[in-house]
Amino acid sequence: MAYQEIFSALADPTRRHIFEALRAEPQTVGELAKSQPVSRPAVSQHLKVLQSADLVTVEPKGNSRLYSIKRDGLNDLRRYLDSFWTDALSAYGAEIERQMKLN
Amino acid sequence: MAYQEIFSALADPTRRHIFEALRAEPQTVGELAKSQPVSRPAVSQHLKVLQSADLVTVEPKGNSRLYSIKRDGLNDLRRYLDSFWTDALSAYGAEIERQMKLN
DNA sequence: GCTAACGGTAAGCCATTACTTACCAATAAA
DNA sequence: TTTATTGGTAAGTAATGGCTTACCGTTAGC
Repeated sequence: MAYQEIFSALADPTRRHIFEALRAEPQTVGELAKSQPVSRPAVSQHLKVLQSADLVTVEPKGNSRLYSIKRDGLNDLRRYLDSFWTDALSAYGAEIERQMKLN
Repeated sequence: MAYQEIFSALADPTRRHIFEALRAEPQTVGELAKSQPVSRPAVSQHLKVLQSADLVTVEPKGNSRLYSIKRDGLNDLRRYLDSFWTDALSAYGAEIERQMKLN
C-alpha cells in the first residue's frame, strides 16, 4: 500500500536527486541545499515528502538535523515489483488462452 | 536512465490502476475505460504515457486495439532498486565512519 | 545576555498535468 | 454505401505541485 507514496515521492527529479545524494552519506539540510539547484526551503519541503513516504529519517544533531536513507524504505516498492513479475507471467498465459478462444 | 519515466508514469493513481488492470489480462481501451472512473479519452492519454515509458504495448485487433503489459518494462526500475540496496549498505558504513570521526 | 547559524513553515506564484467535451479517421456491420 | 463502433487528438479548464521570499523558533558561540 505504501508504494503509492514512494512512486509520487521519487517521481520528482530534484526530490529523487536529494534521495540519491543521501545514499552516499547522511547529510544536513544545508549540505543538501548546496549540492542542489534549488533553495534550502525547497530542500526542506522535499525532505518532508520523503519522510512521510518513509524513505528517509532525521536525527537532531545539536543545531542541525542529519538526514539519512531509511534502508528498508524501498521494500514495499520491491514487493510491488515482485508481484508484478509473477502477474505479468499469468497475464501472458491469459493472453495465450484468449488467442485460443478467438480461433 | 529509464526509471525517471517509469516513476512519473506510475505516480499517477489512475494511470497505475490502468497498468495494474492490464496485468490481469490484455484489454482494449473501451474495456479499460469501463472499469475506471474517468472518460475514455483520459484512458487513451494515460495509455500514451505508459507506452512512452515502455510499460505497455499495443496490438491492433481489427477495429480496436489491444493493450498489454510489456513484461520487461519494469527491469530498469528493478535495477535501480538493486543499486540502491547495495548503496544503502555503503551509506550505512559511511555513517559508521562518520560517527568514529566525531568521537 | 546578544548575535549568528540552522532549518521548518506560510503565502503566493507559475508551470505542469489530468480531465472534460468536441471532433475526426478507420474499421466493422448492415 | 451507409451507419455504428472504436479510439486517437485538439482545445480549454481546473487542480496539483514545486519553487521563491519572508518570517519565526531553536541552538551555538561569543
